Formats: sequence, C-alpha cells, structure tokens
Amino acid sequence: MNPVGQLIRVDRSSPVPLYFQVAQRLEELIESGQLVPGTRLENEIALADQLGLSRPTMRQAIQYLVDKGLLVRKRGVGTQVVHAKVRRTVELTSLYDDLHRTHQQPRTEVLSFGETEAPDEVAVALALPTGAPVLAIERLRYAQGEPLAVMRNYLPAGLLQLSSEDLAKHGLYQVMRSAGINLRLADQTIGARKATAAEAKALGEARGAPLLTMIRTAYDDAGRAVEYGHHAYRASLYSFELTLVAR
Amino acid sequence: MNPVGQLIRVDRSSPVPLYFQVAQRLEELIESGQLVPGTRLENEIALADQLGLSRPTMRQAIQYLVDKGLLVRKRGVGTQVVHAKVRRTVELTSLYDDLHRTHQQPRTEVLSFGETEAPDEVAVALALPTGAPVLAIERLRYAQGEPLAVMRNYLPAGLLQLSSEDLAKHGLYQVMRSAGINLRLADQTIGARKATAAEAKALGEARGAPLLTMIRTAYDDAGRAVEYGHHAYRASLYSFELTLVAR
DNA sequence: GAGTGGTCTAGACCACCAG
DNA sequence: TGGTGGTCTAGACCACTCC
Repeated sequence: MNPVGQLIRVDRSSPVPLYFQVAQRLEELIESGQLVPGTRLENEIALADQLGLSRPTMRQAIQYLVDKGLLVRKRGVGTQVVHAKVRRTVELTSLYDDLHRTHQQPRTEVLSFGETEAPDEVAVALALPTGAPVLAIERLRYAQGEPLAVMRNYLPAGLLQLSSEDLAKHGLYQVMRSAGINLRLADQTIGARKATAAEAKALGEARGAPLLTMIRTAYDDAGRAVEYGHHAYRASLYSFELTLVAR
Repeated sequence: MNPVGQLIRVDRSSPVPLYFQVAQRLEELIESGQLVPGTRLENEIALADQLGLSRPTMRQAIQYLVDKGLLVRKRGVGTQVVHAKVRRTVELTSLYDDLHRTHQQPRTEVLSFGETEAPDEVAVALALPTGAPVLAIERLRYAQGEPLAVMRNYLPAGLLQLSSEDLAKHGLYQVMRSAGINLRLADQTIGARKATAAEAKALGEARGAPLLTMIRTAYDDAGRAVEYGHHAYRASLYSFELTLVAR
C-alpha cells in the first residue's frame, strides 16, 4: 500500500476540474517513478476521503488513467500501476506536429497548390460529387535536413482560406485548427509499396525502394469529411508507433 | 429533434448494466440508419426522463458512444450523431482474430517451435536477462489459400503450456487468453522494408518486394511483458486499418 | 436569457475476488 | 466473510453557446 493521498493536493480555486488535477498528479507520480509498476493504490473511498473528494470524482480520475493504460483495476482486488514508461497512445495528429514536438526541425516545400476537379477516389472519400472543386496540395516534408515524405492532400474548396506560405510555415492540421475546424475522427490505412521513379528522386531513395504509405480521411465534429490525404514516407527513416489499450 | 426515447427501452431485470443497454441500442439505431449522421439527440435530462434513468446513467451511455466516435457533444449546443459507418477503432487483436472475423479462412503453418536463449532485442523487450530461456515460434500465415505473413514470436519460457498443434488451429492470442492471460497493452511499431530472399520465397513474392512490418510487445494486466513479435506482411495483400478518435 | 453539457456531491446496493 | 470496484440515484451549481 502506498500513501498516495499524502502526495496529492487539489486546488479548489483552480478552474481545472478536480478529477483532472488528481489524474495529472497521479500521472506525474507514475512517470517520475515515485509510483513504480505493480504498486497497489488505496481503495477509491479512502483516496476520495484523503483528498476531500466524493467517490465518483475520485473514480473519474482513476478511470481517466485506466483508459490511458497507466492503471488497471480489478473488482475485489484493487487498483494497480501498470506502466511507468511515457507512452503516446494513438493520437489524431499530423506529421508536422509530431516532428515539431520531438524537435526534429520540420521543413516543408510546397510542390503544388491550387484548386482542381476532384478525382473519383478523392470525391468518394470527401463525399463530394465527382469533379467537384477541391484544393489540392502536394508537399515534400523534410526532417533534420533530409527529405522524409511526399504528402498529397485534398480539401473541399472554400473550406478555409489558405495560402502556400501558411503551409510552408505550419502543419496543415495546425492551420485547420486555427481556422476553427475541430478534427474529431480519422480513418487511416497504413500500407507499403515500391517508390515510383519520381518519388524516389524527390525523396533521395533508390528506384524501387520501399515506402510506407498512409491514406487518411479526417472528419470534423459535425461529421463532415474535411480532408483526404495520401502520403508516402521513406521506410528507411520513418515508422508509425502506437500503443493500444484493451477495453 | 428525434424521439429517441420512444425507440429505446431498458430491461431492469437484465444483468446487463443499464447504461450499456442504452448505448447498445443507440449504436444499433445509428448503424441501421434510423439515426442518420447530423441528427441531434434530445438533451440528457429529457432522455434520462423518458427512459426512467438518472442523468449520470444516461450520460454514461452517451459518453461510451462519444469515446467510440459515434456521437459528438458540445456544451451549450447538444449531442449529434457523427457517423453511420461501422468502424473498427484500434483494437488489441491478432491477425488470426481479424482474418477469422472477416471469414478469410486463416491457415497456419508452424515453421519452427521450441525453447531457445533470448537474443538481446527480445530480452530487452520482454525485460528478461540476456540469454534467458524463451519460447520462439515462427509461423507462416495463409489467408484464402495465399501466403500472407511471416510471423516470429517470443514468449517467456514457462508462461503457458503450448503445443505446435494448438498454434496450427488457433491464434496465439486466443491460446493465451484461454490460458488466463489477459492482454492489456501493446506497443506497436509499423514500418516497411524489402523482403529478404528467404521471405520472398516463403511468401511467393519477387525478390526485394516491399513488406509491411509490425513489431509488437504485449503486456498483461499485471504489467508483465508476455509477448514480443516481429512480423512481415505482403504489402500487396495487406494493410492496417484504424480509426482514430480525438479526445 | 434560455438551454445545453461539464462537473460534483453523498449517499446506496450489488458482483466479484481473496482469505 | 470482508473488501474491492461496478453501477445507480437525485439532486446541485457552473460554463459555454446561441438567440
């Protein structure tokens, strides 16, 4: 048993929800190693008592970390710390966000940019009539000075004001978010294939080199398909990492 | 507005939790198209009232579907149906489970099976000392009569009784589950590379064909690393599909 | 201002697990 | 048999959105 209650204090004057304050603090304790994997927490009622919270609020905090994969609960047994490692669960982010967060100096070269008629594949994905106007973007993404990926994106025309310069400086998702588009869902398909001659040249790979591909359709919080992308990454430099949590 | 309350009834004598009954029924209504994307649900209190539930219970049902990506809630606005499509969110399953569910007639050929000393990479992943005994398994997976993937797995020795015959008939995760091992977390890395000569031959691909690779470490509900796998799939036949939900 | 979801409380009973 | 988490109730106040 561990006196977790003594390591956590909540601030009732803070605008941050109580359950979230507790969850954050617990996460800190786990990631800093003060609560090692295997540690059993006190029961919910005792914890709630020590922190001056009601049981449902304490439960909400614990549930949040269970969903994140940091804690495990078993009826009749208790709550245990599962993992210490900092783990990223699957997130709805863009390559730019990922690279920026890990300080990999992303740089973007906009290869082409402009309105066009949606090809069949794009029209279907975005739920538009064939030939509807879409904004087509083709970019070459660099990280640490090396070309990393060829990215092709399609957005419904008129969805947002966007300039080629914006894209050179920010990630597409970043631009969309600041335009008030809230991304909610994305369907992704990850596969692999050989590089075409043009791709190999752009990416500095040999002909026929293996590329990792990702096709994504993203939906906003109104359920509209707002972006379709078809990307190809150098398999020698890039891979997708994800952590799955069983329900 | 939609009279959802009239389409749902709960059975208080059922052992199924009330919130889950409601969530399941709502999911049915959405997937069957009776609630089309964009539909606004009545507010929580009205729904709870119509079903004879308390508001927290009704909220729990709605939250379950929000987490699944079927509903979206906005404060001050309401709850809307986002998607109708049957979507699989990221799950902790094995290739065998996936193929079996989609009726693709999985077949397994066990190429090698036996105890060995853990190579460095495996020992690190399973948190064992280098050279510790592990069960090493190499399998060739077929679907619809075609070779699909070469799978290499390592399990701590003595974790479970396992025969080569079990593996020919069932998926590894299925066998582990029925042995009482509850998988909770998995770290995965998805990448791509060229096939080695041996892989190309086993899989019926040309030399240097692109393969999709997946490296996975799985943990049980006590936080122990229980399985490490390194798999290679024919990119021409296989891809990973996943749906992400923003938090 | 009216209506919505977000948070929180203080209880209650039950199902499951371990000793 | 005692302790744990799982579920459920009937309220309350607040923050946000839209009109």
